[in-house]
Amino acid sequence: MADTQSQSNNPDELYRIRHSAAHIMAAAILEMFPDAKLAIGPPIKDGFYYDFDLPRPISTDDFGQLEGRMTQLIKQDVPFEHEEWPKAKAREFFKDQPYKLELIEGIEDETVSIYKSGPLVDLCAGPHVESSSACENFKLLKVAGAYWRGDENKPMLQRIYGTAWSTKKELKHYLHTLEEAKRRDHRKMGKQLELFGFHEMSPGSIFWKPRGWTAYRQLKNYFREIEAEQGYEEICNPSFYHEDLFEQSGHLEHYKDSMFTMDVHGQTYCLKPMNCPDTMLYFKSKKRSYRELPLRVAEFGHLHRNELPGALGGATRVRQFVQDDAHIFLTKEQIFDEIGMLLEMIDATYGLFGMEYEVEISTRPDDFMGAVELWDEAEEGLKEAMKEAGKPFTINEGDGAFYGPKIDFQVLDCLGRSWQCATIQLDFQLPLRFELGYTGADNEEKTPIVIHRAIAGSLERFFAILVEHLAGVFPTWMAPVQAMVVPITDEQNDYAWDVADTFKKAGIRVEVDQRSEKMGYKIHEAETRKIPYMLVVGGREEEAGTVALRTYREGRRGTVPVEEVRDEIVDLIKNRTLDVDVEISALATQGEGDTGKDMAERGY
RNA sequence: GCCCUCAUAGCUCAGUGGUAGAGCACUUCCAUGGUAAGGAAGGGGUCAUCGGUUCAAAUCCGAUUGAGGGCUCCA
Repeated sequence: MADTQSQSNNPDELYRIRHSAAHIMAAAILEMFPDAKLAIGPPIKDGFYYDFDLPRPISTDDFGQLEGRMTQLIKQDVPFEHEEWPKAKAREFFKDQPYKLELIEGIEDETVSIYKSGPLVDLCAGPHVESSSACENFKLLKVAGAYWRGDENKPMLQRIYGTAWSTKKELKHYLHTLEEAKRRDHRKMGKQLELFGFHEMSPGSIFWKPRGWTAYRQLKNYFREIEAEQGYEEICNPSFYHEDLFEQSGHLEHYKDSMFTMDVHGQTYCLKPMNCPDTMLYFKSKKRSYRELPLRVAEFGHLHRNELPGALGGATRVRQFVQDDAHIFLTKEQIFDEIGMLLEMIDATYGLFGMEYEVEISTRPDDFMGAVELWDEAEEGLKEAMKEAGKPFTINEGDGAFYGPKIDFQVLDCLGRSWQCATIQLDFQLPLRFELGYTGADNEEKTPIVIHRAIAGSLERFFAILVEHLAGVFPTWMAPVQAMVVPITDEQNDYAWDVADTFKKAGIRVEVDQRSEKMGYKIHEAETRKIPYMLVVGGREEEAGTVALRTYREGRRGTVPVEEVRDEIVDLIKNRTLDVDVEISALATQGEGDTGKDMAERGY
């Protein structure tokens, strides 16, 4: 997506440049390590990689030499020449290249496609640039391990990632965006702003500090509020269940490895990895009528998933988290309206933070369960609701879960990275597994459909995405401290507390910095903490019952009566105004999701 | 779980065989200063943990734990 937004070229050209840059890197690697075994080297989103089997581990310290050799090849402007070889010839040529041999065996045609570029002869479907000078705007980025063919039972190769662009300006911009992403990394901001931390006594779990927890609670309250407005009821179930619950839901058989289990008096109990099964118990806790549908049940349950140690990372991949989860029990006739409501909620939520999003609908897979007519009707309901909402969407045919079709939402942050957050999944199976029923108008027992939905997904992860999107600058309604009163000298401390009192009574989170420091020092610290409102009070302000207002966003705003500032902040909170500057970058960086797997399949 | 890298004060980091340093933060004192850091003094580290090599280890080697970048996974 980034590619199409760059000014001067089309995606196809960038694809060629990156694919060719990968080849040039392979040529340079062969110069450095003549015994290197080459695997594959495809272009990916924003760059390229090549997988190698090398005699020793390579590190970023080797990049200088490697980039130097690449630059030499590029300066020589070697042409990329395409040839078609009979398989036999290719087998002979690549006899010392086991990975290439394996690839050749996988090709069905009688001939294989070969590209020559300077010293490198590579098995490759192409396409490439005319000659190597087109790849001059490149940079190597990182090394990583990667399994051959992505299979954990196959050998671990060394992957070198790089980026390449058609102009120096684009390369520079991209590298700058990477820097920016690093600068606003939620782990860094979380530490700097004292929002949250981690501790090795509980790897993969977030330790919320007062400031972060305050902001987090505002976010959670927002979800509570919109859910209450839309007729949801909230429950709170245990975290800890006998394994039979997950036996019944079907989770145990597929996801046992990801669940924390323990022995309790000879019985096996598990920490719940999701809220669905226990919400089913709630539905079944009494006799239900069609009059209750759609029944919307929210639960902010604490979920635990036993992620592999190597898979943990910051707040985005944790072992313990909370989802803004809800389950809606309804009839198939109610799907259309319900989806419409959800789309509005999702739109409103992302709008709060100035985030864009893309939508994908996934339809019936081959191994589906349930009645075809039910699937067809449900999918139609989803599509109609999307059209009604006027939102463009793409369809992933056959990509739905076996239990029902789904809509996924990809949020785009201000650096152009995309994150899978909201999801709406229809489920025809869980109600059957739990033998859910309600009494219809005709006094017959019927089975409801369940919608699983989340808007933020994991609140922890969504919070982290927000921190990076906003660069740690929360809108006033979410800010841990919304206003800091700064008395100029100790003389004004009493007045400062009076001002703070006025704010507190209006529900504003306010603090007084009454340390005997110079006001410049206090302002500096308030700015560093990104506190939206700074209220300086000196002798003049005390006399007049005013404050000298300074905001994080606008700087000095002059003298304003206390009540006026109070009302302004109250307004921002009530409306949840986005009073921060969110600069949207045109260029994307590497977000999650698109690791180039699909491209790797296209052109080796 | 697998590959690579990393771990020194609360934070950011210097210190590559000879008994541990800086800046910020913290404490105390001076200064009461009008919009992004006033000055001085002081406290604080079994150099992640365990083991090995060595006369001597923060420094070299191994293991463990945790973190980072990827791979696999992500209901």
